Order: sequence, then C-alpha cells, then structure tokens
Amino acid sequence: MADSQSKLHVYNTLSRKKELFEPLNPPFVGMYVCGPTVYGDAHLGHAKSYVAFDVILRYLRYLDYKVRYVQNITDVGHLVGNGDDGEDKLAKKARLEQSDPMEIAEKYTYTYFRDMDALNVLRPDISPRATGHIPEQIEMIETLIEKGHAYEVNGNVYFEVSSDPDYGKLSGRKLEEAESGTRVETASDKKAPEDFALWKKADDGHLMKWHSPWSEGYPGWHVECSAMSNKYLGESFDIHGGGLENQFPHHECEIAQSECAHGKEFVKYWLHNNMVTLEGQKMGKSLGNAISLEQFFTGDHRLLTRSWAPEVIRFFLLQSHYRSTTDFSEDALEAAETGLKNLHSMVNTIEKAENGPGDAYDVESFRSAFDTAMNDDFNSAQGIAVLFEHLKELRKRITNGSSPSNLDEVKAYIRKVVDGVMGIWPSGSGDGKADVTEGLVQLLIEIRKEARANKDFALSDKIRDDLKELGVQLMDGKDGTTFEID
RNA sequence: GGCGACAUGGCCGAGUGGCUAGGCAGAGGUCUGCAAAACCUCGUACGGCGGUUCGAAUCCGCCUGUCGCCUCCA
Repeated sequence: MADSQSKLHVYNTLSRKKELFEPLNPPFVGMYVCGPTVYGDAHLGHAKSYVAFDVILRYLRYLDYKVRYVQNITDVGHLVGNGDDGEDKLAKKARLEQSDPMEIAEKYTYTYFRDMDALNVLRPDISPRATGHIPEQIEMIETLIEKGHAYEVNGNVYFEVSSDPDYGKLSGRKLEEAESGTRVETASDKKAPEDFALWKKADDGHLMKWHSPWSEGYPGWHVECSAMSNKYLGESFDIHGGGLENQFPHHECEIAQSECAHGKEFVKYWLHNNMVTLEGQKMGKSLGNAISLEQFFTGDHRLLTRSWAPEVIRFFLLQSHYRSTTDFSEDALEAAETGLKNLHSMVNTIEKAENGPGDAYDVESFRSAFDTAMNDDFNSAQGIAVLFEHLKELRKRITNGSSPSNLDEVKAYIRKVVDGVMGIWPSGSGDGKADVTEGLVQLLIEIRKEARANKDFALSDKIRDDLKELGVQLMDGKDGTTFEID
C-alpha cells in the first residue's frame, strides 16, 4: 500500500541530487533537526523550518516508518559579533533583561514550544538541552584529541581542520578558500584560521561555565549537536535537517567532528530548508527584521494590519516548497487564509455527509496522487493541490446527491492526510460547547424559517446578518438551511 | 572576491522536453424573497539573447536582475 507507483526521494545536500530514500535500518528512521538557540522569540523563519520538518516527520510516519525525532535546544550562549571576542548571546540577553542565563533559556524554551504547539508542530521525541550534555561533549572532545584531530592551547581546544581530508564535502568549500577570506579573525591562538573551537576557556565574568580537563569554560557551538545526536541516534543515522544558513559552518563542522571521532559516515541524508524573506530580504534575528510568531498571532507589529491565526501561517508555509524561499506579505497570507477556509468548508461538508447512492470513490487514485506529490522530496505545495482537487470532486458529488457509496473509507483517508500529514484539520469542532452552539443556531434557523414563511424578511435578514457578525454563516439551500461556524 | 540558488499569468505558487497544476482575486451564468454558499463556464503565463531538438517555460551557453552562504542565525 505504501508504494503506489513512486517511492520517496529526498534532496540530499551532500550529493546535491534527489536520492531514493533508504533508511539504514528500516523500518526505523533517525532524524535530527537543529533546534533553536533560546535567547529570543521564535519568528516566521523558525516556523518555516519546523513546520517543514514537522510535515517530513508526519509523512515518514504515514509511510509507516518508525521515526525517532530529536531536536536540540541550544541553551548555551554562543559568541556574538566578530571572531571569538564577542559576548555570549544568552549572557548578553541576561544582562539586558537583568536575569540569569538559565532563566532566559527557560523563558524562551517555553515560548518556543508554546508557539510551535499553536502551529500544530508535533513535539520532538527527545528535546535534549546542550547544558544537560556537557559530559558527553567533553568526552567527544577528548576522543578527538586522542585521535589527533584536536589540540589544546591555553585552556582552549580547537578542531584541526587540516587533519580532516573530507572537510568541506557538504558545503563544497575548500580550505584555501577559507584561509583567503580576509574576514576571518587570525589574531588568536589557533594553529590555522579555519580551525574552530571545541572548548573555550571562560573569561572572568562569563556566566555560564563548567569544569573540564582543560579549563573552566564552555563548549563550542558545533559539538553539542554531534554529541547529542550520537547519544540518541547513534554514530550513524538517516536524516539531519536544518536551515540552509547552517550548512556552513555549523553542519560542516558537525560532520568533521563526528566522522573523525567515530570513523564512519555521520549522516546519510542532509536536508536543508530555505529562508523566509521580507521585502526580498532574509528574515533574521540579527537583521532586526524578524516578525515573531506571537506578533503574527496578535497582530502587534508595525508591518501587520491585523492578527493571523496559527493555522493560516502553517498553511501559508506549506503552500510553498521547503527548499524554496517564502516571501512573506499580508496579501499572500490573506489568500492563504481564504484558501484554507474553503478547504475546511469542503472537509466539513464531506465529514457531515454519509455513504450515498453514488459510485464508489477511487481512494487509491487519491492516495496515489498524494503520495506521488509527497514522494518528490516532500512537495507539500503539490500535495495541497491534490487535496483541493479531490476534496472539490467529493463535495461536488455530495452536493449533487450522489455521495459515494464508500464515503466512510474516503473520510478515513482524508483524515489521515489532512489531519495526520498536513496538520491542517478544521479546529474548534468537537469540544463540549460545540453541541450547545449547534443547538442554538439550529433554533435560530427554525425561527427564521417561520419568519420567511410569513414573508417577514426584515426579521429573517436580521437573524442572518447578526449571526454573520458572530461568525456564523447561514446558507439557504434546496433542502433547508445549513450553517458554517467561522 | 569565492561558492550557491532563483527569475512562471493581476497576486501567491508547483511543475514535466510535446498533454489543465493548485490557491487567491476577477468575469459571465444557474439557483435564491434577497444574499451567501454551491454548481457550470472563462484567462493560455513561464526575465532577455543565442544554441541543441521534429518540438523547450522545461537541456546547454551568455546576459540582466534578485537573493543566500563565506560571522551568530531556522
């Protein structure tokens, strides 16, 4: 059943090609995605990345893979500004907010999950914190020193890039090029400018520091992902994801550390999502043009004229491919909102209908079209187009009185893809109050029916208009009046 | 400077060497007390210039434009 005609192919940054997806140990799949550095509110760019990988996760599970999804929380500050002289991000934020770095990390970890929950992003199976894995990181650094891939100077430990012949295989960057870059700080104790820190000795006043064989200090940024992915997914695993901008240096360094430490291939498939742009510019924290998710949800931002529901944001993002840039505009959001509303309306109509006298619906062709779209490197935009086509056709049949004889089966599949894979099921129907609301609206419909029978159109229009104000849309059809709640 | 992407109809946005993407907006029609919804119908787009080909928006080259990475960043 899982193999209609096509099989899942994913674009692997390592080969720069689409490759047939074949897990190392089927049906198990290990997936690691770089999580946020928790020193600020999550913005639309985070949403694109994590919604994309959420659908990737959901689709893999739809294909019956047993996925373990690990996403780190970076709660150790990393350096700000140029070279190694900058200030720790979390420490800086802590100073600005007059609190402790761990308090900052806790606060933004909370808001991160809050916002992701709102976007209907499934929680990772494991969300390891960098600060909770200092011993693992130290152990990895020790291994690298033993194997001659790292060296210690003045309490600092650096990875020696020239000791790794494969360095650059992900980003296509060569050593000579890195060295020629004039913007690389050379005034440090590193042997070579491209060497990167595994452990840094803490300055006086540095707030986050730990004991290590080399100094009181803190780990380099890249080593946390290597150590934690190794701990929870093993020395080799299937998928590593993250934002395009992490390709270099972060992911390149992860590969170097992990492969030099373990002597085997680190990750089989590297997946990178593209950026969200705003007026053609990358949206980013450091660029100061980021609109946070909370601001979208409340509408409280100078570039927003109103608030936008989380499901609209999710749907909007899924309408473009994860490897394409997504250019944000309120016009585009509005189009997405209307489109989603129509999709929900179709789903609701189908959900309310029952098996009818019509021909059986070809669920297999539905499934095949959807799988073909998603098998092509998780083409969610195409997948949504397939949903529209089939939902439209189904609604047409139902409206024409020829509801398919196997509608139950169709509904089950719709639930699987719309809810299970895309995560865009209509919300707000199902809680206890819904029944009361339905009853009340039904009552008003009855009253209005009498008014219409008496040609009291003033009253019937008032009922309809006032209900619309409340977000309830009445629709008069041949077989009576139906309604939709916003 | 080095490396790498992208340029599709009013807007958003998929895509394959030859066949309707899809969504939003718009036009006409059916239905209706009126409306809404639904249903039916409608747009023939692919940055520029060359080349390959029977045929290219889809392959190659050049040009123009936009963007990303090379520094923390989803």
